[in-house]
Amino acid sequence: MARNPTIADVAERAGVSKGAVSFAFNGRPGVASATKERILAAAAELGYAPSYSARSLSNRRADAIGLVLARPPELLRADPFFPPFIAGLESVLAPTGRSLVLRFVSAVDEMAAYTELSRSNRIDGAIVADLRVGDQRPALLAELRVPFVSLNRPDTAGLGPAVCLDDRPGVRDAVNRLIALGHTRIGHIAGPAEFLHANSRQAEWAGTLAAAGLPPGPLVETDFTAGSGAAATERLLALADRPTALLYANDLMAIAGMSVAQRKGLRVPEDLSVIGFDDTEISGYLHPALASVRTDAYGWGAAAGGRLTEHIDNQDATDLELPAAQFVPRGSIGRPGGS
Amino acid sequence: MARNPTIADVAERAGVSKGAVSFAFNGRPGVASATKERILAAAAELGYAPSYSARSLSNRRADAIGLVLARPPELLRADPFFPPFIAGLESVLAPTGRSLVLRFVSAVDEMAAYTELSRSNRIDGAIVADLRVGDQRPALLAELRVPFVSLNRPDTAGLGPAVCLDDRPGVRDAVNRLIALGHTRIGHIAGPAEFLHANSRQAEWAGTLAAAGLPPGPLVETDFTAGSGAAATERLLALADRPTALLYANDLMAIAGMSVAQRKGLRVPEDLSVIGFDDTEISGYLHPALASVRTDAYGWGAAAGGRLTEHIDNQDATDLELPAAQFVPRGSIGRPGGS
DNA sequence: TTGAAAGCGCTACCAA
DNA sequence: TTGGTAGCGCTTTCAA
Repeated sequence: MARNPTIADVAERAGVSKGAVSFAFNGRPGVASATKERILAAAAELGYAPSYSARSLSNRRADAIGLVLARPPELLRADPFFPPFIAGLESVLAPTGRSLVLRFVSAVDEMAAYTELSRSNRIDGAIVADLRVGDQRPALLAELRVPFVSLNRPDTAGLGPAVCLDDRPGVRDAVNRLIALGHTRIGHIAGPAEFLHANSRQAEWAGTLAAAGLPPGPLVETDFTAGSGAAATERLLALADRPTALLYANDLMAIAGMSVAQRKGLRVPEDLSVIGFDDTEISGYLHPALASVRTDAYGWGAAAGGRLTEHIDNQDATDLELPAAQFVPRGSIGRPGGS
Repeated sequence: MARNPTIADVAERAGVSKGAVSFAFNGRPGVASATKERILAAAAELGYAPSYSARSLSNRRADAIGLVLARPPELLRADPFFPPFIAGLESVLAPTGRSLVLRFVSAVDEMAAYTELSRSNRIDGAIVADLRVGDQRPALLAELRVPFVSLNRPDTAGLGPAVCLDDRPGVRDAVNRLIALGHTRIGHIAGPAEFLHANSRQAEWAGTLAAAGLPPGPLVETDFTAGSGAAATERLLALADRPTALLYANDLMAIAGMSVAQRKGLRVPEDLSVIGFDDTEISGYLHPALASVRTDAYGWGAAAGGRLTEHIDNQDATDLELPAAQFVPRGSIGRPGGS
């Protein structure tokens, strides 16, 4: 494999020193503009780009950030959050020459993965997503001295800036809309209680019911998969006093639940109103269209990437608050009984 | 930031030379096993891991592979292929210490992104996905001397190994099943003609109809989005002699199409049979459940990652053929007229 | 404004 | 089997 040209080749061709080439490429003062042009021209002719590893060895900067995901593959298959989140991240990283180091691991290997990435100097910052109750990752990263941002605030000490997108207003509006339509038995198909985001949605559902003076509806905890959403729906629809509306912790389960109801001969929304969460691409195209709660995953990714690079560069570690999640009403909700 | 321990720290603590530590960490012969243990113990105590950039500068290996995706964010939001594909890739890369460098770009910047990754020595191999008609990427990567694998074979010269998953048997079985059920007007909602995979599905649909002596059904080309699938469906259902069955190039459009039909008062499958492609997680949980064609994206990712690392390490550049895509029959298909 | 040279932490070669 | 050492390609300091 013919070696790529090095800084020395460019320097020779332009008739300057290696230092000058380096300065030219990093936009630093001390190079006459004519010289700089000559250098850049020589580099272009040679097809030169600075070697990433040499630069980061010298720099002590990896120009990369880490994201470790502990999701089982079957959830990944249908996950509407991470692809646009990662695309948003990349949209701010790539222009600055940074890249994202992704790791998919099982939950038990999560801490080890962050540790390994840090010790091998592979990343100079990290993103903590899917916060759990009592999450140890913020403390670990602080100990490793890896700057990080978390998606929303951990329930443990805030050791790094949080980039927050409040999902509660969307959930509250959703539940209130159901209440306004006349529903009094509003169930919730929740995500795993270990996750803060699943907890937050559940708490907001319960709180909104309580604020309206309604009894808490039935609740089932799931693992976020379509199958568990379908099973949970079966269970709630078999109750003697079955709910007339169901709020799901994601669209995947909501879609599965809607089908379960339809298969039982129930009409949506006349016999059962359904609301999801995520506002997946497909939701608006279902029959009936699925009401949902929308979070801007792409924007969240871009914001997290931006705040993280600022944190790395300037130590700016203040939290960032994004526009809250929004309820998107659609045909899957209506008055109980369809009146 | 307190610097991570270096190889010199470990050597000093273990009372050996840096060379010995390096050998111990790379599992190379020439280190007595007692010495090796002492070295590894010292490293563990110090929390040492080899510096990635120093190693790859010395090695001339990036220990990373590149994947450049030219997908618009709105397609990424609902894409059922790349998340599991990437997870499959990582599953074989991570254990060998390699990582994946992802880039999301617009189609015009695709070549530039590969060039930049190669010139900066950031990757030692690449993956070419979403092959297009007359794709220039294989030639570019060959010129850059970057080993690569393509997903399926390009229509241009085969300059690198292809990891192939034939989608035709799945499509053929799907169409033949419709024919066996008595359908004679079978339409196709195709993906963009620039993509080889979209072409392949379309050609197989047409070929299977022809082989059965049936006239080609109506065809609409889309951009793979739910919206375009819905619009295409509207168009075909408005035809005087409307098709009784529709084969879609992905599940996203198939789901949207199914809803369009239902909204028009058509019953699925009695009035319209529907088949998708991808076998998304949600498809089996719809009402009716969506028949589809399944490709193992996770397995494809793992195979592509495996073949690419072999190609990088051993120059093994032979093609790899994976199990073909499989038709998954479900409730969305039936006899025309519902008899 | 420019050039020379000393690292960055590792690998790999050569002697011992 | 071990230790010493010369790079890898870049950044950055210091002299000129």
